[in-house]
Amino acid sequence: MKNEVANLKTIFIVGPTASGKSALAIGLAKMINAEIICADSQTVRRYMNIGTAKPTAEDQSMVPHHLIDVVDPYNDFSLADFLRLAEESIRHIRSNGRNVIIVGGTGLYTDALYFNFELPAVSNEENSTEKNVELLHAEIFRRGLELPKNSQNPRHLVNVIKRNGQTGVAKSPSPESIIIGINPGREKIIERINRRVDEMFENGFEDEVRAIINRFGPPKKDFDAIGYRIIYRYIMGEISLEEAKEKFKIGDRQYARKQMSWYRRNGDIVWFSSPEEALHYILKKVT
RNA sequence: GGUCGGGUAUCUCAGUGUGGAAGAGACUACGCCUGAAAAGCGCAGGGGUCGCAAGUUCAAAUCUUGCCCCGACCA
Repeated sequence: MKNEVANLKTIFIVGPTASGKSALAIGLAKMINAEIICADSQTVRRYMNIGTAKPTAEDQSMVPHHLIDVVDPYNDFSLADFLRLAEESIRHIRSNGRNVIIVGGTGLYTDALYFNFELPAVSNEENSTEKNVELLHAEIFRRGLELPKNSQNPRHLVNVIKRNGQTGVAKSPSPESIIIGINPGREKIIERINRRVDEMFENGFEDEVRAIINRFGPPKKDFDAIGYRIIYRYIMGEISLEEAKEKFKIGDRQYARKQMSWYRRNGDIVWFSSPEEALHYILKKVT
């Protein structure tokens, strides 16, 4: 038994949106006695199902999924929240003697788990200088802190102040971790995005968003999730339905590219263009 | 036939009032990212006979005239 626990693996599956990560994860989980943790900043939100391509009830009945439906649509949800909940889930799954599969498209979240981030304490002070880059620079100098690399990004500047210049510590990956990427290629991704967006609309995406607005009111700061942000503009009468679909597709394409540029930084990721090859590789590593 | 829109990059369009170096986004290729990350920030690329012709002018996408094409409406 002790040996078994020692042999437990944590398998990371990353890749751009619509690459087929989730299906691969479910198939794999059934074969290696694993549970799935979704490292995704939007599927954590309740009631946002269709537009986030959240694993369906059927998916979830086949394999337990964690970190899905943990907050209401407009609640704050941070990297720290994700880390705390994910680490809790990982401990729980492993204590049952099962393997962990971490699947998700939010690069920051998968990095945080893969590199075992430890985040510093943070102050809650509300900053009035919010968005003005110049003022934020001045405030950072006044406190004797250093500008972050991305010095024109107001959000990052605010965070430097909140963390008082501290950064979380990234450690080396745990030995039981395996990280693979799946990317069928730009053409295929675009094809799949287009099909998926059309299906979302056919499957009641608009009604889903209207229901959220009926229940929770209009979004406080606008939705973060691509499709929701766009269909909200349609609901407000700013754009046509056709425009909304098109913009959703464009947004997803751009998102997919951005994801790839994030993953490129991690040289540990072993890439595959098909789920079958990926599965083959993982099974060889795990057993 | 008449009236009103419109014709600018591969596409969607801004610019025309008040003439003065043709422009954004989509697209393609990249970079950054440690508490919003499907967020946010940055960089580069390719592309134009500004429907056609004449006129006015030092200078026309922009003003004038004629013509062609597309759309809507009216006959």
